[in-house]
Amino acid sequence: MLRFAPSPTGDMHIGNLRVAIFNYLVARQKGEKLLIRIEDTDKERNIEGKDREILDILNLFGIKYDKVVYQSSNFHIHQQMAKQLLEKEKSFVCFCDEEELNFQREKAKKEKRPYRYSGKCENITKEEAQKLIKEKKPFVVRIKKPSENIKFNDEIKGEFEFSPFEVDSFVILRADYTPTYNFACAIDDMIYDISLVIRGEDHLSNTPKQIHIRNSLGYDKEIKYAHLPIILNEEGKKLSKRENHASVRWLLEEGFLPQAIANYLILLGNSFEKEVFTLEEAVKFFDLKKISKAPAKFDMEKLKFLNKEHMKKIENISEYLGYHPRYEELLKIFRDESSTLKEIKEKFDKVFEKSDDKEYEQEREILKKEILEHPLEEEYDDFKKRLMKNTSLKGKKLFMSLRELLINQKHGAEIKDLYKAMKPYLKEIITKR
RNA sequence: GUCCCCAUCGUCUAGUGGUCUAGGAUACCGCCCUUUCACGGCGGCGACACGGGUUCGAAUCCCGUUGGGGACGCCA
Repeated sequence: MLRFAPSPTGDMHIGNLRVAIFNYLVARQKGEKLLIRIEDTDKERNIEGKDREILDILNLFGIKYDKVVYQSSNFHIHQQMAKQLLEKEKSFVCFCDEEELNFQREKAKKEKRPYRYSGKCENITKEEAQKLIKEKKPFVVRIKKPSENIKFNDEIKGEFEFSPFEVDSFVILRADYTPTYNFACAIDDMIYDISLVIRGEDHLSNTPKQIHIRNSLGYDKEIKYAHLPIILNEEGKKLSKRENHASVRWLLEEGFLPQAIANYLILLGNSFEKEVFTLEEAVKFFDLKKISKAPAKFDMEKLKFLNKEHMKKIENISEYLGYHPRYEELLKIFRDESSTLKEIKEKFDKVFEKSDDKEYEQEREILKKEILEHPLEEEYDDFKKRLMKNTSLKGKKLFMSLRELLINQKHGAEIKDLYKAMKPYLKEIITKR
């Protein structure tokens, strides 16, 4: 089984979504199930309703999953495991308070060495610990650092080896008895029998910790890992959640199609024979091992290009956008010259607004009168000839003002096509222009 | 600061010692199409970060420098 493990603490951003997509693709390729695990161990930071939003986005993108679990519902198991480690003396209770730890951190910084837990509480005797606990002194549980180096092979990045010093004696159970991320994650990956973990590269240094936890519990089945390079913004810095185009919601609101966004995120850091494809097509040729090891910059222009390509594939654009089917042909014209759904909508909505352009105001009035006084010709050429003859307008004055009369835009599609598409309701529009 | 990872056109990449005058896509520019704007067609600009090795031969292997990124929480 594979898993996608988001925390319900903020908006879904494209980095998360990419991880979800890759997990989905690989699960499909391997014929394994996909688990969605909501990592809600931090009560303080959980945001009500974010879990639902995440699942909605996954559904929207066509990422099918087999099961959803909340990490918090396994707290009793995590606590039991922590107890087990305590009994086996693979972990210890730690009474160091924030003040003490901050002091150690400051000290490490001053001495220009990385901060590690001092080991202060590691050798407290059981009796002493019992006594302090009875006195209601708050404590956490720390796992003892490993005795040997932790090695693993990353499917994308290759071999890694971490020393016990790097793994450190870290906290697995907080003072309120809830598990920390690494502990809950390591155990849940174990109990749901996860075969491969695909996640962002920011988790690389958590990996030896999680392996160490399972080792300490005596779990010896290997879990494979693949850490994806992160996505950078246009300036080459880490995409922060605050940046608009990092937010999936924002991209959707801007009129990017889910299938285009998915296409882009799969393409980023990859290369395939074809660049425009659907999620389902990608199942056939996606190769996790071929992903570039270097971080990739987000390129809005390429996304726009892909969005345009995917918009062309929409069969029934009026239905898709929720407009009356009589406007299908006109919407198709706008679709072919736009790069987002928002752009199509804006162009379309403008058609129904009153024109406020002064330049061709007079010409528009002349044309309007002429058009409304006579029945419309079947062919555009005949229509055009009549207008030229009866209004004696020509060139820009005729065509630009005519286009404005039709779609409230000086520039745009060929009038011939617009005429054909709009003929059934042309007079209606012009009357209100 | 310490540890780890990475490095080819502006951007995403192909490339695994000779086939590289470095290929594709996108972006940009030009031409064609077009009484406008786009689409489309054709063409153009444009990169192996730097310095040392190894080798008959290096974008490709090794070392260093530089630059970028990640991690260092009772966050995930």
